[in-house]
Amino acid sequence: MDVDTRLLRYFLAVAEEGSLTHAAARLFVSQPALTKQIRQLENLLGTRLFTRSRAGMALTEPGQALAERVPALLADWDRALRETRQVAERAARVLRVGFIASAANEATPRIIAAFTRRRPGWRVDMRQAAWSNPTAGLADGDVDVALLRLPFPGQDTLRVEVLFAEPRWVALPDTHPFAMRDVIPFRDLWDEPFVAAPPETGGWRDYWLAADERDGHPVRVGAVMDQPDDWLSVIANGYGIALAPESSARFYARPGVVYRPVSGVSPSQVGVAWAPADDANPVVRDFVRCCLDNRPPLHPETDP
Amino acid sequence: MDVDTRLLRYFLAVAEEGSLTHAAARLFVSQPALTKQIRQLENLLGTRLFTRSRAGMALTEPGQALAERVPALLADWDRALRETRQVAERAARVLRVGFIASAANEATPRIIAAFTRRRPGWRVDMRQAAWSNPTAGLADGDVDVALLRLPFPGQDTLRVEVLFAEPRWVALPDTHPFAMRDVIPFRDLWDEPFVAAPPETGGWRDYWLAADERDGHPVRVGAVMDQPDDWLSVIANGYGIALAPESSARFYARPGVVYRPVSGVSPSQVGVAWAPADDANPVVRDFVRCCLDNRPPLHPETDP
DNA sequence: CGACATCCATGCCATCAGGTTATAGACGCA
DNA sequence: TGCGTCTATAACCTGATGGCATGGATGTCG
Repeated sequence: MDVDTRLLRYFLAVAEEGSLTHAAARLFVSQPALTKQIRQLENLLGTRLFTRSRAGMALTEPGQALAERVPALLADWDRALRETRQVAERAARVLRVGFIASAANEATPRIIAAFTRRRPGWRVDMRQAAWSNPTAGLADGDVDVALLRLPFPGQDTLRVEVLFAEPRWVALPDTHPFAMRDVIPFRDLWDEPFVAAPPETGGWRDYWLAADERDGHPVRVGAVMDQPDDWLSVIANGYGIALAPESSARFYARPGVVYRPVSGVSPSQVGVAWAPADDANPVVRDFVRCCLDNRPPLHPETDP
Repeated sequence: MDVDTRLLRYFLAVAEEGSLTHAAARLFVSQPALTKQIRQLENLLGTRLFTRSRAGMALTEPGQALAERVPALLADWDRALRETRQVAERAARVLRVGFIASAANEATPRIIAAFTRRRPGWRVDMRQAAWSNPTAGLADGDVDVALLRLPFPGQDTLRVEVLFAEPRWVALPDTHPFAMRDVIPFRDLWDEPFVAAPPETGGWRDYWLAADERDGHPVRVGAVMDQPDDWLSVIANGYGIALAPESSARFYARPGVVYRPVSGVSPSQVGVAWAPADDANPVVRDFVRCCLDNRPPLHPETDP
């Protein structure tokens, strides 16, 4: 009796949404396609999984039994898939490095060069992650090491070496009244609308809103963005401002957006992270060593 | 990343056989079809799973990693499937009853009638199993209860109530010299070729060859058969003889085959079996009770 | 040395399953 | 009665799957 994981995903979506129409939208397929697929799964099992009604689709008893088991099945397949890929990359001598934004800034090329010098025959596969994924795939096993901004959610389940720190500045539209000022006290920004990371990023989002440094003053969120490009556009268009590492001024320069120093917020740390399972992995250790050996010169303000 | 369990089965077959050609034969598909499927799985994972050579297909390192994980995935899916079906049958008020050969002989219809009287609205789904499956699907969860011949392999992991016993006779071609005799001492049959159950049935096969009652005398196997029809044909055609319950003379009569009593072999017991997980299942308990209440009259020879 | 056997790979074709759009049918609600 | 919101159905298109025939590589045996 053969089934496609697609079919299981479809089933689960309908079970969760309680509606073919909504599930179809979520899965980016048409509603008739879903109708057929669900019916097919039912034929395969020889039983009704849903009771149809004008109000939507409700799980039957056997449907419920299946819905309880399917998530584990899908998760297991996903894990097998990732582990296989991991073995493949290792066998192909590829180190997968995830990173966020500008990684280790200007130090990044030096780190990679040092690594390829130390491990001839190995290739570094750099993978940029969206901000909604603060571990850049490390937590999911998609990469072997990651260059990350601290703190990030789940930090205590991973190994981290801090590389350097840099001050947090603020990104403003160039039309903003503060755009001319030299250094802006963070308190002056409390009532400004901010561009935030998606809510599911939790502590990460709070950190870049500097929620801890507002004395309980509530945050105004002007927009939620996931990609640097969108982020820059939204700031340039005046929907909000945002804290950003000083280096963004170099890596994410754009007409209409200016970066200004901010006083009264802690600096942002950059670290290299890896999974505890790789503690003894010599290739990962080498990469971490290269990171530590090639950290940028200390920043005068944050590391006196 | 979606996969079909078919693809995983194909992969596993090639991994186990070490050859596309052999795996294709085992899977009843053409070799080019398998070639394409394996290549597709490799594309999906983005890595080579086998090294091809004239000698066959050998797993690569990532292939090995996948091959280790796939059996558990397939087993889990199978279990989810069976459990869902089980819930479905229960919800539909169907009791799945597996049986071997003639089940409880003439008592069978009485048992079913008693059960439907006790559980109005319930239906009994009788499923005959091949001899290669001595638990009639009970061990695999395909049925809820089973009417079985004792002893059977795995008997101690299931609950069993013995219903009755009947003597074992011998089935012979009517051209056989012994076909005229009244009672045949088993010792006289030691050197006859026997028709046996498939080897994988282990103790079950031995029991019907009466291996324990030959004083170590070796068994001559004349043929291996899985289905009553084939079994009868093979006996009629003189390829061998076989022990069989006395009731076979009534349930499996066929021109060219005669049944004769045998002395010196223990009788065959018939029992009703269920899974320990169903100890508290009222429907299963009812069925077992109906079996016990409707056992056939005692047999004069085996139960004096 | 050449014919053969045994692998896997490729090309071509028929079939089928999955997807899409358009539309029908059921039913509550204003 | 007409509208909005569900699911089901019909007609059609595309791509994947499997089968057959065949090619190419490489040992093996007479």
